[in-house]
Amino acid sequence: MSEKSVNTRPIEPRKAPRQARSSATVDAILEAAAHILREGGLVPFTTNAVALRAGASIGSLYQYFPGKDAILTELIRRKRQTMLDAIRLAAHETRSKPFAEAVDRLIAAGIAHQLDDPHVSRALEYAEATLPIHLETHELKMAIVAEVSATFAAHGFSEPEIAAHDVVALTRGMIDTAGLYGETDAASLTERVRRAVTGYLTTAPKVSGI
Amino acid sequence: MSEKSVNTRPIEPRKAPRQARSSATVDAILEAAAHILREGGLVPFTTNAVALRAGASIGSLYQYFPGKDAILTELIRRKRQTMLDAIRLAAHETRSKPFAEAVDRLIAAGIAHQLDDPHVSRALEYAEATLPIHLETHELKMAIVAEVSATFAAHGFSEPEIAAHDVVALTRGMIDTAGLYGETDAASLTERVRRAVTGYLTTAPKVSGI
DNA sequence: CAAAAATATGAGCGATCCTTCACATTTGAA
DNA sequence: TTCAAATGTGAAGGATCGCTCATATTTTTG
Repeated sequence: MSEKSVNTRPIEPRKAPRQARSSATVDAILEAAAHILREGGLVPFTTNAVALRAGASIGSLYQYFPGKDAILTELIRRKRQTMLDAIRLAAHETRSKPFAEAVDRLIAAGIAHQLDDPHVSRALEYAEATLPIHLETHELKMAIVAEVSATFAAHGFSEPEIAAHDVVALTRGMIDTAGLYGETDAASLTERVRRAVTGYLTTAPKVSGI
Repeated sequence: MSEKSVNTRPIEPRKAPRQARSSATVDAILEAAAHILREGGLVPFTTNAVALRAGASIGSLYQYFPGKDAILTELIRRKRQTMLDAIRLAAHETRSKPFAEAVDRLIAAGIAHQLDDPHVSRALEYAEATLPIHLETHELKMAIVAEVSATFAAHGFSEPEIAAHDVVALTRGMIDTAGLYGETDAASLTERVRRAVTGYLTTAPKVSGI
């Protein structure tokens, strides 16, 4: 009667590579995993397929990852780290710049990490929901909103948290859609996202909470 | 070397129910499918699980659906139809109403079909990408954009197609995010989406294409 | 009521997947 | 050079899943 339980396996890496060749194996596994997600999504994403594509044996794969979910988790964590780094860099580098420039830099950071490899991003985002890393997901979102919110606050906008929450959401929606439809013109996309963001911000807020 | 091929099975319904009890079986199967997607997503979504939950035998399931993809396809088609109907109704009923009211009605239509059952929507949206129904997907998107675009044009906005494209994308982004984070206050969400939409529209367009 | 059509059943086959483990090979330290 | 640690290998067990089919039951037709 009870729903089938998923993800009973651990998702933390099993052991860290100590030699150069094992580091190469781990890298090859992660690259192969991304390749398979890019080409076929989560359906053909199997441990055997990943190992085959990586040129490693299935046994080697299991020495470093306790299961397929652990591979997905590692991909998600790496992607998150680079995206958060880029957003923080953009925010800090535009602290004392004009607001339009700060917004453009933040948008560009978001675009760079979503327009690049949209199919992998999409698969990872879906997988995220089935992985026991909701705390990390929430922390990432909070960190991003915090940066955006700080930028808004620094430029005198009211209710920066709510605005940041909505702006991040609508920006993600526009960028995701663009990526899925094969848009590659980052300049045009930046322009349109900026319109939505500045348009949202220049309308007086009337809400009190989300 | 070639990527594993997926979805070689047909996705069209196998036979139409002719008696009341078989209609009930089909309905039970679709309801059970939605329930499983809602609770656990695509991972526990198996033909055996759907049949079990529906109180039908696996054999009965295969009399009406040639495979799991056919069930997903039917769920997607039904959901699309109701959403498109709602959007068309909203657009036509506000043809001669103030612009703010038209926008609110369109937003409300989108919210109603996305805030309701967000987990099922999310699973179906991901599954969509792996199903051979891209033509239908495109047609739906075009139909929605056409309605929104007509509304914009009727109120004198320039470049209504591009605006509709972007407005639909950002609206989806905001509604999806809200649904996933458990927001239930449709009024507050409508208010914020309206700000983003009107903000976007009141900024003069400078782009020439997408 | 009898025959035909529609519907329901579920055991089980074949395929695939995840994972382990006994063993082979390579690397680095002494 | 020697040996222990690190790494690599892939056959195969166990489990699950998609799906078929021979058979049983119910409904409709005439």
